[in-house]
Amino acid sequence: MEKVRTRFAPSPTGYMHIGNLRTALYAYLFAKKEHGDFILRIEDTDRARYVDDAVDVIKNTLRAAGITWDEGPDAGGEYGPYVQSERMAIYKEYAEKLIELGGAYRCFCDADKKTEGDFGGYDRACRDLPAEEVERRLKNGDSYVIRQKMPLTGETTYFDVLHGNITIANEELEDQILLKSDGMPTYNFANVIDDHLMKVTHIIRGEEFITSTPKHVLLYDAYGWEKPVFMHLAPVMGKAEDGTVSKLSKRHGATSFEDLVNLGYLPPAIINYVALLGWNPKTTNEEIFSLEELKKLFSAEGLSKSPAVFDYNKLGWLNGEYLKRMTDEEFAQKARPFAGELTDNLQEKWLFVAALLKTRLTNLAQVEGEIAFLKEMPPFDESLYANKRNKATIQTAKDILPQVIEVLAGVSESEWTNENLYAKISDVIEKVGVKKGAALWPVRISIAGKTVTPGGATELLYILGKDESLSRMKKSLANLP
RNA sequence: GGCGCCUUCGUCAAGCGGUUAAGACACCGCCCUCUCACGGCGGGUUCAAGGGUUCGAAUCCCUUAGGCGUCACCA
Repeated sequence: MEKVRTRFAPSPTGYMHIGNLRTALYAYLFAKKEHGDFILRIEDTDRARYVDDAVDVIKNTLRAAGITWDEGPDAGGEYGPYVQSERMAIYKEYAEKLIELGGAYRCFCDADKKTEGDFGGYDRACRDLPAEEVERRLKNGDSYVIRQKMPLTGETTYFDVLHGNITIANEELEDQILLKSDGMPTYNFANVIDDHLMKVTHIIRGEEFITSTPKHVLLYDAYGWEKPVFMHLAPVMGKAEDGTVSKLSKRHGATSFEDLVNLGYLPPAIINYVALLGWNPKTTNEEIFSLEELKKLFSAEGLSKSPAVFDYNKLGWLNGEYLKRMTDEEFAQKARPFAGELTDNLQEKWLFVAALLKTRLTNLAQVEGEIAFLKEMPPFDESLYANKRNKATIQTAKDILPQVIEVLAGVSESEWTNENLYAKISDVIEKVGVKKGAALWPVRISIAGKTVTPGGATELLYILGKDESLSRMKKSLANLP
């Protein structure tokens, strides 16, 4: 069997949309599952839309995601160049050849007036221009485009792995432009020439190309080339605040790989989630997969035909799972850049703090907010002292806090550890004869100023250190009515 | 508008003529617990509608509706 070769052919528009990333991932996984080649090709034939550095964004994103290309920019390969703007001579040659084969013709119509007629589409005015006329205008230096000569009757059918046979009546197809007047090919021409020349066996791309594929098929046929296998993927959708669903775009928030990374989602988690958005392994209920595992598991059978809505909730859950599986050290290191400026104390105990944070996050961007109260005591309402379950009230706080303060004041700096603090406060609890929570609740409130914190009272005391802890407790106590 | 594609819980989804219609996220309860989280246990909610075919339909066929895509010298 011939070697499987797939390609990812983005146009450099400036950022890597999640939907594009998924297409790249699937094409990559499909090739790797079959031990084939994955090619990166840059489709930059629209010079009006060209964006500087966009190619770097694509390459960097792919690399960060772990998707490597066997051929393409930076990787070389025997079918290059892999940037379409560098292949103009090739397109020109094949376009001329197609004219000879009777599958295309030169059109001298003005760019702006050709789309007339209520039915839309080009009126084929130049389709049967006499040879002498063509000759004359060429000599005259008139600018022209090359159009595909579509069959006027009949229908074209092709097979799509996901959708089965797809048939379109030829009369629906207009004589589309293959080569623009600036000599650049259009997508519909270049992708056929390149895919054939680069020996691409499976074309995996978005569903938006489903209706233009018959035009490509006609091209393959005109040249007498073997057709690749087509797989058109359903789009990734986004849910707007008003509940409406539409193709994922900027208005749905962070939708590029880069955005998500900046929000503290880990690349392996993003890849994992994106892989599951429109694909299901079927043979297992497991949902956490590394890229390596995906390479073994991937199969076109698991691809979904219907659109999938991007769900931040589930991404967050998956990311949280990845976070939890890290060692404390690894997590501490990854979380650090998201922590903002740290106090010396926090800096010193960062590993301890990070361990507390690890199971409580769905993305790293939450780190800063989670630890803000440790940097600075937030103002709070004394009603927070009241907690039914722990039988804590403002009054019990007033009774217990002074005793805890007194005991803790006697703990030396070197004994200021989570375990010791817990033991000391337990003594007070025993002496006073209250429930643990009745004492620990007010302590935690008095030094944190909030009811929900990463870590319990003694852990927070430890992190804050003796001076800061005592100072916060005293101040909070003084604020009590 | 023409043409094309799609339609199972709120979301991701399994299912390929006979199932109590999996599982996951989210949500709700309980347990654990120095708060929350983690972990454990349990719960509710789904086959777009209408016609067929069949002993039997989420699964096959048709119609309708809705969503999406495409009709560029954009990809």
